[in-house]
Amino acid sequence: MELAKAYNPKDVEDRIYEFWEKNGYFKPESQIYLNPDEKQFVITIPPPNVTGTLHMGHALTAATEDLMTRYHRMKGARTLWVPGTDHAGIATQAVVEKKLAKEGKHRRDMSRSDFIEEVWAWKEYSHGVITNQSKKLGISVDWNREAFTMDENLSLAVRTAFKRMYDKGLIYRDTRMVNWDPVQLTGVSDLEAITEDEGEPGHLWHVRYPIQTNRWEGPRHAWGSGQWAEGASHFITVATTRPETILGDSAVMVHPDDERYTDLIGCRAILPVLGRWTPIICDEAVQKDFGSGAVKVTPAHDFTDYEVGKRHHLQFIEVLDQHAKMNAEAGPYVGLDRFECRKRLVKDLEKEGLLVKTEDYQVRLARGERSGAVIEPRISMQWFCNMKDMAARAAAAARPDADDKKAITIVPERFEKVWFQWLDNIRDWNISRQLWWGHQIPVWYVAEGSESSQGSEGSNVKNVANLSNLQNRPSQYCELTELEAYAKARADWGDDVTLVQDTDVLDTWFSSGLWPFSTLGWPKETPDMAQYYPTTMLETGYDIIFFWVARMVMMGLELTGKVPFDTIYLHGLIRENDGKKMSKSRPEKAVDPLDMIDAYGCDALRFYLITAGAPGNDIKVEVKTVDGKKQVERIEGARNFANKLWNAARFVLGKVESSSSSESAERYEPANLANQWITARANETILNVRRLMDEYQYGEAGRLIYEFTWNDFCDWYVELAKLDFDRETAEVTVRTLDTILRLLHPFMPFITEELWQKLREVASSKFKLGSLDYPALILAPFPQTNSFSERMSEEESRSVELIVKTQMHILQEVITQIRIVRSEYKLTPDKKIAATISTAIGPDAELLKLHFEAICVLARVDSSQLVIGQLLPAPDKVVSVQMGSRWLYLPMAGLVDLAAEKKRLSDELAALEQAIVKGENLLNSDFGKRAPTNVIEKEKAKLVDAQQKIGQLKERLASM
RNA sequence: GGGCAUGUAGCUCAGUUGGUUAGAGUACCGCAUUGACAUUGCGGGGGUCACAGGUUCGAUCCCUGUCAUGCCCACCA
Repeated sequence: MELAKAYNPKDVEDRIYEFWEKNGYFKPESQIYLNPDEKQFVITIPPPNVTGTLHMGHALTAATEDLMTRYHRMKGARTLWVPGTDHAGIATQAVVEKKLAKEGKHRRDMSRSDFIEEVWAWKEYSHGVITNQSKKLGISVDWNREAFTMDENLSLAVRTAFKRMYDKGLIYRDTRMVNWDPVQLTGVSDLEAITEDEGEPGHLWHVRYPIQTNRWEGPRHAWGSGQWAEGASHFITVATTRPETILGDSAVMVHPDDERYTDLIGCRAILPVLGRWTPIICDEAVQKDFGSGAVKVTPAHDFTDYEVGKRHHLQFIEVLDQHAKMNAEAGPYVGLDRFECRKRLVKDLEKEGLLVKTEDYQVRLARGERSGAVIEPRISMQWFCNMKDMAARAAAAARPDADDKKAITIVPERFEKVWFQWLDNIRDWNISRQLWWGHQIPVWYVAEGSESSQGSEGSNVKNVANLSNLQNRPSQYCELTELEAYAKARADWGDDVTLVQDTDVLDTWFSSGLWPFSTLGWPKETPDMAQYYPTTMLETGYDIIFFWVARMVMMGLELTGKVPFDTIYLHGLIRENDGKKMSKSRPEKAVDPLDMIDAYGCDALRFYLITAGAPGNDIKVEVKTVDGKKQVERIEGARNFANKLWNAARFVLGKVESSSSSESAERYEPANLANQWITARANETILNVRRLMDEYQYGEAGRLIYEFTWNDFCDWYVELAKLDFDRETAEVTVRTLDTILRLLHPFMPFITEELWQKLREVASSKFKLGSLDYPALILAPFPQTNSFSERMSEEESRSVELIVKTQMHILQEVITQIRIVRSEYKLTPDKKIAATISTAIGPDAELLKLHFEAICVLARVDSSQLVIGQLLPAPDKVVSVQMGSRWLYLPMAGLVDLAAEKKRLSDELAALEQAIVKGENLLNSDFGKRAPTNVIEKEKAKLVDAQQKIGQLKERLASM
């Protein structure tokens, strides 16, 4: 069998992926090894947006979920991982509009259906890109069950969900203040209005409004004349960051307890520019100590003021249109953009002597998540979802019930707090968007005739069907299809009725909220729904816990009556060197996962991502740029690990292939120490890895496998095996490699599958290994501990393993100590040295004699000059190393400096004596009285050990 | 304003029920290149576990406070 000298992922990855996919190994129906004790494992992928390409966050998601999926599949759980993509309404529409703009086209010049057709075409293309990239990441999803949020069935799911919630009164339409994005011309939810904590540089303008008095009833000169406020004697000063909204003011308010203004309450302030009077009112919403303590109130353009306006029955005066331009109410500023208007208004205020001062101020601006445009609070008619009860149930699902069991477990646990905090303070969800791409709201209105128009975008349908309201007949119908809507409407209105569908679409997260069940066929009662719902695991980044996870739980409970999954595992975010979230807007620091795969291989990238941190913790990717190429040292380290494994396997396969033995032993029962030891260590590793994996400690599990593979298997075991590669050793080597490959498969699927296939080819005819009886590693069982000897119970096995590990430790220590001295004396490996090992008592001598050759080879000792025996006297001029009850004497080819050696030993002696003093003090302190017995015993044992060493050291020094 | 997380070796990070000598990778230093692998081997140096208190026989770990950093939520104009 020919294996390349170094592992080349490019020769392997695509071929192996195709092998898995062609054979249908990702499907639950293909699983051969099924363990009836394992609960089935079902997970749905967080559907990537069809807006572009995958980034490092997706790679982390893929690595984590594929790890989980492969692990459960190998454990014998019936396992399904459902893939899919999200139509991502607002994001996709923005991308396509941008693309059209480059071609000189604009959405508003197209019909809705033509535009949607463009988006579909683009979606097809983008979907292909994403699918290819997903395959590069190695995800073992069942592609036959792939879903898209706008597939026919998933759209039916959306309409069904909407109708059920509508009929129940959970979904309603209302006119209220929403976050308005004046660039994308749609309302967005609270979660999509992003506010930076530190705010943005801006100004706080202090403006004084004249107060109406008997002598001065209002301006006598035109605005801009510079004499507008002439004659006014009293003023009230307010502070604002948005002076243009002055035009929409309908009150000035102060705090009821603010004595400075008591006299002014009830007076009239005259609004700059328009000269309209507004009342001065009092309300608790005012912070006395901010600014002047008086606030302007703009009920139509500010959330707080909206509430104040309702409380005090103020006028709601809109001065901004949907593009955030000043409308006719703005008097002289009509038609101006809000920011232009602000500039001019400030100038004019100054001219009129009404600008008291201008302060620099960090303004906490809300910006649209996608457009980046400054959000303009605006009153509009939208669809809302009442979240209160749904949120209460979702919160309860994560709280322990009477039996102390939680319907949903959140990992890591700390995210429970955020979960409860958000759900317990939930507000209604604005679910309508004034977009074209998405699920159009399944509500039809009775039109005033077929010519009834829906108006242009951004406008709501409030003008339609007002007439019908008066006639005591339903004016709107929520149905699954237009046909059904017409059927209902005709019954009420007669055959001539014309219906017009609501033009809005639903927030993209509405359909995402149905994902775990809509992908399985809901609302239809499909076999998949019956078999795989509720699902098991929801894995995603913690940044979308509210957007997505909470809504899935709420909608799952509402619509299916069940929690959609029992575990939520949240991973961290990918960050740059400086801790900022990695994004394409800073390309010099951003890392493309495909570049990393190209440079290091998919397995290396994945192993890195899994072992880079702990659950829920962010991962900082340290990027270096060398010769224009981005490098990540830790991925390089993972690549080296893959290569190490590759070469270890190359060695094993070569040895096994050339070994003549073909008969497997009756029993598997290794007799030699190295074989016993590696078996013991494999068992230990298997136990720990299984435990850690079941506790979601994937990083720790990966590190254990790394350590076992490199340190134990490659550095010690294989080196020892080389000495005498007999039949038993061949079998143990094959078994151990098989174990490593199976343990590592969920972490590094490609290289392990490739090597395992080769191992099976070479070894399955020579050894009886049940684990090799599978067509592919992906379907093979995850390792179980082997009983150490088939005649022993597990328990006996473990205790023998302990002895074996102790023995091996002695051998390792002897070899290591010789190496250390060699290194101190700077001996080159070609220089073989003499060594005497003096053992005090017991079987030590036998053990070491048995491994005479190992010591000679691994520690570079001259076999004719290695002496092992009981209580041998020290030769002259040697370095002496004490190891427990053993002494190691190394003449070092006459290089030993006796004086230095004496000093070394006395230093050691001094250190030991110090340790004794410390230990005795410790035992004589309260520690000796209060610490648990086993801890005290340990300390005492240490003391005894040290005392013994001191005695020996003294003897040795005396003899020198 | 409320909340969460992080602070451990030059760098990136582990350290899950507190046990007295704190680990890994990488970088660094020394030695070694026909013998599975230089994407390597062998050896080495490097940390008052942010700081200050407290609980405890004992604290990187638990509690309180401080500082620094990152993030989330909330209508301070």
